[in-house]
Amino acid sequence: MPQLSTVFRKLEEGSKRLTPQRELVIRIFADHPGEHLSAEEVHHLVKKEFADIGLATVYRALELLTDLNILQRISFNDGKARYEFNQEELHRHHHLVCLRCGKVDEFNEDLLDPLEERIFQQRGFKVLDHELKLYGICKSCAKNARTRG
Amino acid sequence: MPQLSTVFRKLEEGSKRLTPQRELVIRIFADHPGEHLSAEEVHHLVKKEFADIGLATVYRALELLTDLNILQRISFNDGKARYEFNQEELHRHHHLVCLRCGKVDEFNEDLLDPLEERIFQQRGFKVLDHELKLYGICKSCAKNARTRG
DNA sequence: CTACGTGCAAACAGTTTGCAGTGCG
DNA sequence: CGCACTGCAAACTGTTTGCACGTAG
Repeated sequence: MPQLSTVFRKLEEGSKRLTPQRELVIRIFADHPGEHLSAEEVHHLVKKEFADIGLATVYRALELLTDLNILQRISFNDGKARYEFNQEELHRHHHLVCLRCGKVDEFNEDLLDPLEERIFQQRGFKVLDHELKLYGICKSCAKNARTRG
Repeated sequence: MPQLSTVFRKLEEGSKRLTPQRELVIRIFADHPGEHLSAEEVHHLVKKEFADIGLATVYRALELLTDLNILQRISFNDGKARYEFNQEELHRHHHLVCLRCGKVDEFNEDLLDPLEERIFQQRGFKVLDHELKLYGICKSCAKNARTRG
């Protein structure tokens, strides 16, 4: 979760402004740690405090913040993009997606480093980023299935 | 890559028919091993042999074949879904996506098994499937950058 | 004859873009 | 003043659906 001053510097470097709309979008993510918000969800949340913000503005803010590496765009294959703060420790930050209830949890793991090193040695492919998603059934869904069945 | 007889059995179980269109869609994947085709690409390829097949039919065939676990739907965050044969050894089958030229390569690795076991022990989350994507720069793009720069 | 399958066109959802107006730097 | 930024509506892309017709079982 970036400092506002960092955000401000990054914006200035590209002579971009920290408008109220953009600041609000950032605050929404600060207020919803660990969530993976879609553009529509962000729009909905921002609207509570800034009634007439346009959806396009939200999209443009999300794009800008993603370009500045303040946000990270991810997809869980449900047809819409989602966003979260671009954690520096992204390389150790993965997702557990429950196929039944849709809940997305996170976990940290550094076991990919040796693999990426080996891939570079063997194929010359330099890994810059990665994405590991584990799909399955979460604890509470498994319990419910047992109880009900 | 499934036997046609397997496909036929799976279709019969759901009283679905192996129409020429569906058979062609399957053949397209057989003829393009290792590729990750979008619906539009499949449509384009099928059209060469069956001129007036509709795009909707392709979508419906892809959905059906995915439901039957003959195909697997994947996404590389480029806004469109892609498909490939659902390899049984999927659990060892991951993707290297070049951020410069977009080429998608594959690699196999079984190092996730112990991790998944640990996640089940620690959190009760039962992993059924997973998706590992490594984003970076492929060998030839890295070489071109060096040559040109 | 019924249920499945098809092509076509229209509908849809998420996202992007063109444009006229606003206001910071 | 100039350029970044905005809201709105229209455009666009990938995908799904409704419908009338065809055909396999």
